Amino acid sequence: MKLLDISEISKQTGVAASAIRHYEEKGLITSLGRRGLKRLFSADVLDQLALITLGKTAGFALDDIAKMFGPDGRPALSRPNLHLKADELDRQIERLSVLRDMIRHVAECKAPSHMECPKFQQLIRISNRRKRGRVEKKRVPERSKP
Amino acid sequence: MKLLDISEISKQTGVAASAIRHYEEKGLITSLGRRGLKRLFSADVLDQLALITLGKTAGFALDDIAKMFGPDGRPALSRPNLHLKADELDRQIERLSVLRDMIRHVAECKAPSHMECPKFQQLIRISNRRKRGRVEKKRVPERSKP
DNA sequence: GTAGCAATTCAAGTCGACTTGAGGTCAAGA
DNA sequence: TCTTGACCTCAAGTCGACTTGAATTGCTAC
Repeated sequence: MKLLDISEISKQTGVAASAIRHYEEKGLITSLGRRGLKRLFSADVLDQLALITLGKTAGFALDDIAKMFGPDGRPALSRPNLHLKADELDRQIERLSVLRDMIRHVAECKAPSHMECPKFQQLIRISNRRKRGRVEKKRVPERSKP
Repeated sequence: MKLLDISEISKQTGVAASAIRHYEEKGLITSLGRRGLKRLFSADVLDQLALITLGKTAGFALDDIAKMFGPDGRPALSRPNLHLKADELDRQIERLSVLRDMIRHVAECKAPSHMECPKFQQLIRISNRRKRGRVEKKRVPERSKP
């Protein structure tokens, strides 16, 4: 298997070398060894980095990402907790859709101030309704395995 | 018009008083005056704070939010730039959808490591394709008005 | 062997969005 | 009038995710 050094990984993914080191330190990825001081990575980390980047843009913390798709390939979160994360994303997607509609509306609206615009107010009410309607699901505690 | 003090605003919106002061300092909201030292706000800021909170969960910086829905009610961004923001949100929504599908899949997948799972790899390819396909639209420079 | 150069370590710095803490002020109620 | 408590200001601290800088290290090429 061909091994890649950090500059190669960085070039192909667009992730800074310092960030890659940082991810290894936090346990999100692993290097397969060294040539001298230099880390060597398998090509798999290219996908892993894509996943990390994706998770980050979704607003997840690095620790969360590590738990969802650890470098070992087995998630450290239970199935119910993974579904909670997915549900969280569904709500986030809804919120973003409302916001996007608001921005599009602000771009076109003729009203002197968007706060006075009835349609805008309606969108705000929608977002408030969603917020209130949101079920505050608790994290299911992980059971330590025997 | 009934004026509200900071604790009332905080109670109704769930936003900490220190954060509300911070937003005023950054120009996202304005208080209508003081009674003694204490700020007085119009009820409008309740909606404005809802909007700020929404923008934040979408990953926008406070400065961006201020430009999109300033306290004066007129966006400081041009129509094209607002549409760019909306497009940005559309892409973000797509990314989140892919990630959500990945997480749901990881929760159910029987494969020993998700990186080995063909379906998972396919999802990664989808997200990479979207990333590459993404048009890097530049911010349209604002023209200073005469 | 030695110069060059990329990669390394480790500590410290940065950035945004607040929070915290110390000390101050003032409208309102007893 | 005096006390109380909420709110104030201002500086400093925190947190996550890196970045930066200085001082090594060790392949590779000459």
